[in-house]
Amino acid sequence: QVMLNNYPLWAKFHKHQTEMIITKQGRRMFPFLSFSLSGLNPVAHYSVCVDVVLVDQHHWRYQGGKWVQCGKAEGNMPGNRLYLHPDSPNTGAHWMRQEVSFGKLKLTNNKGAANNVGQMIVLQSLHKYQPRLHVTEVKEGEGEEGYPSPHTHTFAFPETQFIAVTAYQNADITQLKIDHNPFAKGFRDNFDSMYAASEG
Amino acid sequence: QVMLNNYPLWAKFHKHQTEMIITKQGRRMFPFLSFSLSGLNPVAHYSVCVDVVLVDQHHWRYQGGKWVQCGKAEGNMPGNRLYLHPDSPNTGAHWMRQEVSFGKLKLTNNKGAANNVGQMIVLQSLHKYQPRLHVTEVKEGEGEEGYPSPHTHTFAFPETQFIAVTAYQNADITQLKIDHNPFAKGFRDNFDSMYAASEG
DNA sequence: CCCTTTTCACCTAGGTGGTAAGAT
DNA sequence: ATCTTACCACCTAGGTGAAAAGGG
Repeated sequence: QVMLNNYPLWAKFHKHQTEMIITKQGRRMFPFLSFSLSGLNPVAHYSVCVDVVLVDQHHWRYQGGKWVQCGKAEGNMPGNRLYLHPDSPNTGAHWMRQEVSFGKLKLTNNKGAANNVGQMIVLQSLHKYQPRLHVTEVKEGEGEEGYPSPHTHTFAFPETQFIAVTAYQNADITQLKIDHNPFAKGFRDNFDSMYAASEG
Repeated sequence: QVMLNNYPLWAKFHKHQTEMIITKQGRRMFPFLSFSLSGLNPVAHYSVCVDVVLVDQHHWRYQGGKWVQCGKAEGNMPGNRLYLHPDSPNTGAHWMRQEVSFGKLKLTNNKGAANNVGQMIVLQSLHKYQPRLHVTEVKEGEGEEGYPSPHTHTFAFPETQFIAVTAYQNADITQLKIDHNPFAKGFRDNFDSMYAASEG
Protein backbone atom coordinates (compact mmCIF):
# COMPACT_ATOMS: atom_id res chain seq x y z
CA GLN A 1 0.00 0.00 0.00
CA VAL A 2 3.00 2.29 0.49
CA MET A 3 6.32 1.96 -1.34
CA LEU A 4 9.54 3.81 -0.49
CA ASN A 5 10.87 5.38 -3.69
CA ASN A 6 14.58 5.47 -4.40
CA TYR A 7 14.99 2.42 -2.21
CA PRO A 8 18.40 1.37 -3.64
CA LEU A 9 19.92 4.73 -2.71
CA TRP A 10 18.48 4.64 0.80
CA ALA A 11 19.89 1.12 1.20
CA LYS A 12 23.38 2.27 0.18
CA PHE A 13 23.37 4.94 2.87
CA HIS A 14 21.77 2.67 5.44
CA LYS A 15 24.56 0.13 5.04
CA HIS A 16 26.99 2.76 6.39
CA GLN A 17 24.52 4.19 8.95
CA THR A 18 22.91 7.26 7.41
CA GLU A 19 23.73 10.71 8.81
CA MET A 20 21.67 13.85 8.26
CA ILE A 21 23.03 17.36 8.86
CA ILE A 22 20.95 19.66 11.05
CA THR A 23 21.53 23.42 11.11
CA LYS A 24 19.96 26.44 12.72
CA GLN A 25 18.29 27.65 9.55
CA GLY A 26 17.30 24.13 8.52
CA ARG A 27 18.86 21.57 6.16
CA ARG A 28 17.10 19.37 3.63
CA MET A 29 17.40 15.62 3.91
CA PHE A 30 19.40 13.73 1.34
CA PRO A 31 18.18 11.34 0.23
CA PHE A 32 14.74 12.85 0.73
CA LEU A 33 11.62 10.91 1.58
CA SER A 34 9.44 9.93 -1.37
CA PHE A 35 6.62 7.42 -1.40
CA SER A 36 4.22 5.80 -3.82
CA LEU A 37 0.74 5.31 -2.41
CA SER A 38 -1.94 2.92 -3.60
CA GLY A 39 -5.18 1.43 -2.33
CA LEU A 40 -6.70 4.75 -1.28
CA ASN A 41 -10.28 5.70 -2.03
CA PRO A 42 -9.91 8.06 -5.00
CA VAL A 43 -12.72 10.37 -3.89
CA ALA A 44 -12.03 10.38 -0.13
CA HIS A 45 -9.88 13.16 1.37
CA TYR A 46 -6.57 12.51 3.10
CA SER A 47 -3.84 14.47 4.80
CA VAL A 48 -0.32 13.12 4.46
CA CYS A 49 2.48 13.99 6.85
CA VAL A 50 5.87 12.83 8.08
CA ASP A 51 7.13 12.81 11.62
CA VAL A 52 10.48 11.78 13.08
CA VAL A 53 10.77 9.79 16.29
CA LEU A 54 13.66 8.59 18.43
CA VAL A 55 14.80 5.04 17.70
CA ASP A 56 16.38 4.55 21.12
CA GLN A 57 17.07 6.42 24.34
CA HIS A 58 20.78 6.96 23.86
CA HIS A 59 23.32 9.52 22.80
CA TRP A 60 25.52 8.27 20.00
CA ARG A 61 29.18 9.00 19.41
CA TYR A 62 31.44 8.28 16.44
CA GLN A 63 34.57 6.74 17.85
CA GLY A 64 37.26 4.69 16.16
CA GLY A 65 35.30 4.59 12.93
CA LYS A 66 32.16 3.20 14.56
CA TRP A 67 28.96 4.61 16.00
CA VAL A 68 28.65 3.64 19.66
CA GLN A 69 25.98 4.33 22.25
CA CYS A 70 26.99 6.68 25.03
CA GLY A 71 24.81 7.64 27.98
CA LYS A 72 21.12 8.37 28.10
CA ALA A 73 19.21 10.62 25.76
CA GLU A 74 17.95 13.88 27.12
CA GLY A 75 14.42 14.11 28.44
CA ASN A 76 11.41 15.17 26.47
CA MET A 77 12.40 17.03 23.35
CA PRO A 78 10.83 20.40 22.75
CA GLY A 79 9.91 21.51 19.27
CA ASN A 80 7.97 20.35 16.30
CA ARG A 81 8.54 16.91 14.85
CA LEU A 82 5.71 16.87 12.34
CA TYR A 83 5.80 18.01 8.70
CA LEU A 84 2.54 18.22 6.79
CA HIS A 85 2.82 17.56 3.06
CA PRO A 86 2.12 20.86 1.29
CA ASP A 87 -0.57 19.28 -0.90
CA SER A 88 -2.61 18.32 2.18
CA PRO A 89 -5.49 17.90 2.37
CA ASN A 90 -6.26 16.27 -0.96
CA THR A 91 -8.11 13.42 -2.62
CA GLY A 92 -6.96 9.82 -2.75
CA ALA A 93 -6.75 10.19 -6.53
CA HIS A 94 -4.30 13.08 -6.09
CA TRP A 95 -2.01 11.19 -3.73
CA MET A 96 -1.96 8.10 -5.97
CA ARG A 97 -1.45 10.00 -9.25
CA GLN A 98 2.23 10.65 -8.62
CA GLU A 99 4.91 10.10 -6.03
CA VAL A 100 4.46 11.86 -2.72
CA SER A 101 7.76 13.60 -2.01
CA PHE A 102 9.18 15.57 0.91
CA GLY A 103 12.09 17.20 -0.86
CA LYS A 104 11.66 20.53 0.91
CA LEU A 105 11.36 19.16 4.43
CA LYS A 106 14.10 20.66 6.60
CA LEU A 107 15.80 19.43 9.74
CA THR A 108 17.00 21.84 12.41
CA ASN A 109 18.45 21.90 15.90
CA ASN A 110 16.96 25.34 16.54
CA LYS A 111 14.32 24.87 19.21
CA GLY A 112 13.09 28.40 18.59
CA ALA A 113 12.15 27.35 15.06
CA ALA A 114 9.15 25.51 16.46
CA ASN A 115 7.24 28.63 15.51
CA ASN A 116 7.55 27.71 11.85
CA VAL A 117 5.15 24.86 12.39
CA GLY A 118 5.07 22.62 9.37
CA GLN A 119 8.26 24.15 8.02
CA MET A 120 11.02 22.44 9.94
CA ILE A 121 11.43 19.39 12.09
CA VAL A 122 13.40 20.02 15.30
CA LEU A 123 15.85 17.27 16.26
CA GLN A 124 18.70 16.74 18.69
CA SER A 125 22.18 16.15 17.41
CA LEU A 126 23.78 12.73 17.89
CA HIS A 127 20.50 10.94 18.38
CA LYS A 128 19.12 8.22 16.12
CA TYR A 129 15.80 8.84 14.41
CA GLN A 130 13.14 7.04 12.38
CA PRO A 131 11.00 9.02 9.93
CA ARG A 132 7.40 7.85 9.64
CA LEU A 133 4.68 8.45 7.06
CA HIS A 134 1.11 9.10 8.23
CA VAL A 135 -1.90 8.92 5.92
CA THR A 136 -5.02 10.28 7.61
CA GLU A 137 -8.50 10.18 6.14
CA VAL A 138 -10.04 13.59 6.78
CA LYS A 139 -13.76 13.63 7.27
CA GLU A 140 -14.64 17.24 6.52
CA GLY A 141 -15.40 19.28 9.62
CA GLU A 142 -13.15 17.24 11.93
CA GLY A 143 -10.99 20.03 13.29
CA GLU A 144 -7.67 21.00 11.76
CA GLU A 145 -5.71 19.22 9.11
CA GLY A 146 -2.88 16.92 9.54
CA TYR A 147 -2.32 15.61 13.00
CA PRO A 148 -2.59 11.85 13.20
CA SER A 149 -6.11 10.91 14.27
CA PRO A 150 -7.76 7.58 15.06
CA HIS A 151 -8.17 6.93 11.33
CA THR A 152 -4.44 7.22 10.52
CA HIS A 153 -2.27 4.61 8.85
CA THR A 154 1.40 4.86 9.78
CA PHE A 155 4.37 3.47 7.84
CA ALA A 156 8.04 3.33 8.81
CA PHE A 157 10.96 2.11 6.68
CA PRO A 158 14.04 1.11 8.69
CA GLU A 159 16.22 2.03 5.69
CA THR A 160 15.38 5.70 6.32
CA GLN A 161 16.71 5.76 9.89
CA PHE A 162 19.49 8.26 10.45
CA ILE A 163 21.65 9.90 13.10
CA ALA A 164 21.33 13.69 13.27
CA VAL A 165 24.72 15.44 13.17
CA THR A 166 26.06 18.99 12.85
CA ALA A 167 29.02 17.73 10.80
CA TYR A 168 29.49 14.44 9.01
CA GLN A 169 31.38 11.81 10.99
CA ASN A 170 31.72 8.89 8.57
CA ALA A 171 33.66 9.70 5.38
CA ASP A 172 31.73 7.00 3.50
CA ILE A 173 28.50 8.91 4.13
CA THR A 174 30.10 12.18 3.01
CA GLN A 175 31.22 10.55 -0.21
CA LEU A 176 27.77 9.07 -0.90
CA LYS A 177 26.22 12.52 -0.42
CA ILE A 178 28.75 14.13 -2.76
CA ASP A 179 28.27 11.41 -5.37
CA HIS A 180 24.47 11.55 -5.45
CA ASN A 181 23.28 14.99 -4.34
CA PRO A 182 23.22 17.31 -7.37
CA PHE A 183 23.89 20.34 -5.15
CA ALA A 184 27.19 18.82 -4.02
CA LYS A 185 28.48 18.41 -7.58
CA GLY A 186 31.22 20.94 -6.88
CA PHE A 187 32.92 18.40 -4.64
CA ARG A 188 32.97 15.54 -7.13
CA ASP A 189 36.52 14.47 -8.12
CA ASN A 190 35.56 13.49 -11.67
CA PHE A 191 34.27 16.95 -12.33
CA ASP A 192 37.59 18.64 -13.09
CA SER A 193 39.28 15.62 -14.59
CA MET A 194 36.60 15.39 -17.27
CA TYR A 195 38.00 18.55 -18.81
CA ALA A 196 41.62 17.87 -17.97
CA ALA A 197 41.44 14.63 -19.95
CA SER A 198 40.05 16.29 -23.07
CA GLU A 199 42.87 18.83 -23.18
CA GLY A 200 45.64 16.37 -23.93
CA GLN B 1 -11.72 44.97 2.79
CA VAL B 2 -9.14 44.29 0.06
CA MET B 3 -6.09 46.43 -0.63
CA LEU B 4 -3.79 46.17 -3.65
CA ASN B 5 -0.19 46.01 -2.40
CA ASN B 6 2.57 47.79 -4.26
CA TYR B 7 0.03 50.23 -5.57
CA PRO B 8 2.56 52.97 -6.48
CA LEU B 9 4.44 50.60 -8.77
CA TRP B 10 1.27 49.39 -10.46
CA ALA B 11 0.27 53.02 -10.98
CA LYS B 12 3.59 53.83 -12.68
CA PHE B 13 3.07 51.02 -15.18
CA HIS B 14 -0.60 51.79 -15.64
CA LYS B 15 0.21 55.36 -16.64
CA HIS B 16 2.05 53.96 -19.70
CA GLN B 17 -0.46 51.13 -20.34
CA THR B 18 0.95 48.01 -18.73
CA GLU B 19 2.14 45.15 -20.95
CA MET B 20 2.68 41.57 -19.83
CA ILE B 21 4.74 39.06 -21.81
CA ILE B 22 3.11 35.71 -22.55
CA THR B 23 5.16 32.71 -23.68
CA LYS B 24 4.54 29.07 -24.46
CA GLN B 25 6.13 27.81 -21.26
CA GLY B 26 4.55 30.58 -19.21
CA ARG B 27 5.84 33.94 -17.95
CA ARG B 28 5.37 35.47 -14.53
CA MET B 29 3.65 38.82 -14.22
CA PHE B 30 5.65 41.85 -13.19
CA PRO B 31 4.52 43.55 -11.12
CA PHE B 32 2.77 40.54 -9.60
CA LEU B 33 -0.58 40.61 -7.88
CA SER B 34 -0.47 40.96 -4.11
CA PHE B 35 -3.35 41.83 -1.81
CA SER B 36 -4.01 42.55 1.84
CA LEU B 37 -7.30 41.13 3.08
CA SER B 38 -9.28 42.15 6.13
CA GLY B 39 -12.75 41.72 7.55
CA LEU B 40 -12.86 37.95 7.08
CA ASN B 41 -14.16 35.58 9.74
CA PRO B 42 -10.92 34.23 11.27
CA VAL B 43 -12.29 30.73 11.80
CA ALA B 44 -14.25 30.37 8.53
CA HIS B 45 -12.64 28.71 5.53
CA TYR B 46 -12.00 30.50 2.26
CA SER B 47 -10.49 29.78 -1.12
CA VAL B 48 -8.73 32.63 -2.86
CA CYS B 49 -8.13 32.76 -6.59
CA VAL B 50 -7.39 35.12 -9.45
CA ASP B 51 -8.89 35.10 -12.89
CA VAL B 52 -8.24 37.30 -15.90
CA VAL B 53 -11.03 38.59 -18.11
CA LEU B 54 -11.19 40.59 -21.33
CA VAL B 55 -11.66 44.33 -20.84
CA ASP B 56 -13.10 44.87 -24.31
CA GLN B 57 -13.87 43.01 -27.51
CA HIS B 58 -11.02 44.36 -29.61
CA HIS B 59 -7.60 43.53 -30.92
CA TRP B 60 -5.04 46.14 -29.96
CA ARG B 61 -2.07 47.30 -32.00
CA TYR B 62 0.88 49.51 -31.08
CA GLN B 63 1.20 52.05 -33.83
CA GLY B 64 2.99 55.38 -33.89
CA GLY B 65 3.80 55.13 -30.21
CA LYS B 66 0.19 54.56 -29.19
CA TRP B 67 -2.06 51.61 -28.49
CA VAL B 68 -5.04 51.63 -30.86
CA GLN B 69 -8.02 49.35 -31.20
CA CYS B 70 -8.11 47.29 -34.36
CA GLY B 71 -10.89 44.92 -35.36
CA LYS B 72 -12.91 42.54 -33.26
CA ALA B 73 -11.55 40.14 -30.69
CA GLU B 74 -11.66 36.49 -31.55
CA GLY B 75 -14.57 34.43 -30.38
CA ASN B 76 -14.70 32.40 -27.21
CA MET B 77 -11.26 31.79 -25.82
CA PRO B 78 -10.29 28.26 -25.01
CA GLY B 79 -8.11 27.49 -22.01
CA ASN B 80 -7.94 28.11 -18.33
CA ARG B 81 -8.22 31.63 -16.96
CA LEU B 82 -8.34 30.79 -13.28
CA TYR B 83 -5.44 30.49 -10.84
CA LEU B 84 -6.15 29.13 -7.38
CA HIS B 85 -3.87 30.49 -4.64
CA PRO B 86 -1.65 27.60 -3.52
CA ASP B 87 -2.63 28.09 0.15
CA SER B 88 -6.30 27.44 -0.66
CA PRO B 89 -8.39 26.44 1.08
CA ASN B 90 -7.48 28.07 4.37
CA THR B 91 -8.85 30.00 7.34
CA GLY B 92 -9.74 33.68 7.37
CA ALA B 93 -7.01 34.12 9.99
CA HIS B 94 -4.45 32.68 7.56
CA TRP B 95 -5.44 34.96 4.69
CA MET B 96 -5.40 38.06 6.92
CA ARG B 97 -2.11 37.23 8.69
CA GLN B 98 0.07 38.28 5.77
CA GLU B 99 -0.20 39.55 2.22
CA VAL B 100 -1.79 37.22 -0.30
CA SER B 101 0.59 37.11 -3.26
CA PHE B 102 0.50 35.56 -6.70
CA GLY B 103 4.18 35.80 -7.57
CA LYS B 104 4.28 32.41 -9.23
CA LEU B 105 1.23 32.86 -11.41
CA LYS B 106 2.22 32.43 -15.06
CA LEU B 107 0.68 33.73 -18.26
CA THR B 108 0.80 31.74 -21.47
CA ASN B 109 -0.52 31.73 -25.01
CA ASN B 110 -0.26 27.95 -25.20
CA LYS B 111 -3.82 26.65 -25.43
CA GLY B 112 -2.56 23.12 -24.84
CA ALA B 113 -1.36 24.22 -21.41
CA ALA B 114 -4.95 24.20 -20.21
CA ASN B 115 -4.09 20.76 -18.86
CA ASN B 116 -1.98 22.36 -16.15
CA VAL B 117 -5.11 23.62 -14.45
CA GLY B 118 -4.22 26.05 -11.73
CA GLN B 119 -0.70 26.45 -13.05
CA MET B 120 -1.02 28.86 -15.94
CA ILE B 121 -3.55 31.32 -17.21
CA VAL B 122 -4.10 31.12 -20.98
CA LEU B 123 -4.47 34.47 -22.75
CA GLN B 124 -4.50 35.82 -26.26
CA SER B 125 -1.82 38.20 -27.43
CA LEU B 126 -2.72 41.82 -28.14
CA HIS B 127 -5.87 41.76 -26.09
CA LYS B 128 -6.52 43.85 -22.99
CA TYR B 129 -7.20 42.09 -19.72
CA GLN B 130 -8.35 42.77 -16.19
CA PRO B 131 -7.19 40.48 -13.36
CA ARG B 132 -9.76 39.87 -10.63
CA LEU B 133 -9.49 38.53 -7.10
CA HIS B 134 -12.11 36.10 -5.81
CA VAL B 135 -12.57 35.27 -2.14
CA THR B 136 -14.94 32.35 -1.67
CA GLU B 137 -16.20 31.09 1.64
CA VAL B 138 -15.98 27.30 1.48
CA LYS B 139 -18.56 25.44 3.47
CA GLU B 140 -16.96 22.02 3.89
CA GLY B 141 -18.51 19.34 1.72
CA GLU B 142 -19.52 21.74 -1.04
CA GLY B 143 -17.79 20.09 -3.98
CA GLU B 144 -14.34 21.04 -5.14
CA GLU B 145 -12.28 24.01 -4.07
CA GLY B 146 -11.87 27.27 -5.74
CA TYR B 147 -14.33 28.02 -8.48
CA PRO B 148 -16.36 31.11 -7.72
CA SER B 149 -19.62 30.09 -6.08
CA PRO B 150 -22.67 32.10 -5.02
CA HIS B 151 -20.79 33.14 -1.84
CA THR B 152 -17.86 34.75 -3.65
CA HIS B 153 -16.66 38.33 -3.29
CA THR B 154 -14.88 39.66 -6.36
CA PHE B 155 -12.47 42.59 -6.53
CA ALA B 156 -10.88 44.24 -9.57
CA PHE B 157 -8.30 47.04 -9.60
CA PRO B 158 -8.15 48.98 -12.88
CA GLU B 159 -4.47 49.72 -12.18
CA THR B 160 -3.71 46.05 -12.82
CA GLN B 161 -5.14 46.00 -16.34
CA PHE B 162 -2.64 45.01 -19.01
CA ILE B 163 -2.27 44.13 -22.66
CA ALA B 164 -0.82 40.67 -23.32
CA VAL B 165 2.13 40.74 -25.74
CA THR B 166 4.79 38.36 -27.02
CA ALA B 167 7.34 41.17 -27.12
CA TYR B 168 7.26 44.58 -25.48
CA GLN B 169 5.95 47.39 -27.66
CA ASN B 170 6.37 50.49 -25.51
CA ALA B 171 9.96 51.24 -24.52
CA ASP B 172 8.74 53.03 -21.37
CA ILE B 173 7.25 49.76 -20.18
CA THR B 174 10.46 47.86 -20.96
CA GLN B 175 12.46 50.38 -18.95
CA LEU B 176 10.10 50.17 -15.96
CA LYS B 177 10.43 46.37 -16.00
CA ILE B 178 14.23 46.58 -16.16
CA ASP B 179 14.34 49.18 -13.40
CA HIS B 180 12.13 47.30 -10.94
CA ASN B 181 12.27 43.55 -11.66
CA PRO B 182 15.25 42.06 -9.79
CA PHE B 183 15.61 39.35 -12.46
CA ALA B 184 16.25 41.99 -15.11
CA LYS B 185 19.11 43.59 -13.17
CA GLY B 186 21.54 42.54 -15.91
CA PHE B 187 19.99 45.13 -18.22
CA ARG B 188 20.24 48.08 -15.86
CA ASP B 189 22.55 50.83 -17.18
CA ASN B 190 23.76 51.89 -13.75
CA PHE B 191 25.01 48.40 -13.09
CA ASP B 192 28.31 48.60 -14.99
CA SER B 193 28.88 52.29 -14.49
CA MET B 194 28.91 51.82 -10.72
CA TYR B 195 32.23 50.01 -11.09
CA ALA B 196 33.52 52.10 -13.99
CA ALA B 197 33.18 55.22 -11.87
CA SER B 198 35.19 53.80 -9.01
CA GLU B 199 38.13 52.94 -11.24
CA GLY B 200 38.99 56.51 -12.17
C1' DC C 1 5.20 43.41 -42.80
C1' DC C 2 3.99 42.14 -38.29
C1' DC C 3 3.96 38.91 -34.87
C1' DT C 4 5.92 34.75 -32.50
C1' DT C 5 9.52 31.56 -31.08
C1' DT C 6 14.14 30.29 -29.83
C1' DT C 7 18.39 31.01 -27.86
C1' DC C 8 21.55 33.64 -25.06
C1' DA C 9 24.21 36.17 -21.36
C1' DC C 10 23.12 37.77 -17.10
C1' DC C 11 20.94 37.85 -13.17
C1' DT C 12 18.22 36.06 -8.45
C1' DA C 13 17.61 32.52 -5.15
C1' DG C 14 19.14 29.03 -2.60
C1' DG C 15 21.18 24.02 -1.60
C1' DT C 16 26.15 21.59 -1.06
C1' DG C 17 30.36 20.14 1.93
C1' DG C 18 34.84 22.23 3.37
C1' DT C 19 37.17 24.99 6.56
C1' DA C 20 38.30 27.68 10.35
C1' DA C 21 36.75 29.89 14.27
C1' DG C 22 33.78 29.64 18.28
C1' DA C 23 31.62 27.39 22.31
C1' DT C 24 31.35 24.25 26.16
C1' DA D 1 38.68 17.33 23.25
C1' DT D 2 34.42 17.47 21.15
C1' DC D 3 30.74 19.52 19.11
C1' DT D 4 28.64 23.74 16.83
C1' DT D 5 28.50 27.87 14.02
C1' DA D 6 29.60 31.14 10.30
C1' DC D 7 31.34 31.86 6.09
C1' DC D 8 32.94 30.44 1.57
C1' DA D 9 33.39 28.72 -3.39
C1' DC D 10 30.75 26.04 -6.17
C1' DC D 11 26.98 24.16 -7.76
C1' DT D 12 21.44 23.63 -9.26
C1' DA D 13 17.32 25.82 -10.75
C1' DG D 14 15.06 29.09 -12.99
C1' DG D 15 13.39 34.22 -14.06
C1' DT D 16 14.98 38.52 -17.20
C1' DG D 17 14.97 41.30 -21.83
C1' DA D 18 17.82 41.40 -26.21
C1' DA D 19 18.55 39.75 -30.56
C1' DA D 20 18.12 36.74 -34.21
C1' DA D 21 15.48 33.41 -36.49
C1' DG D 22 10.95 31.59 -37.86
C1' DG D 23 6.07 31.91 -39.69
C1' DG D 24 1.95 33.53 -42.00
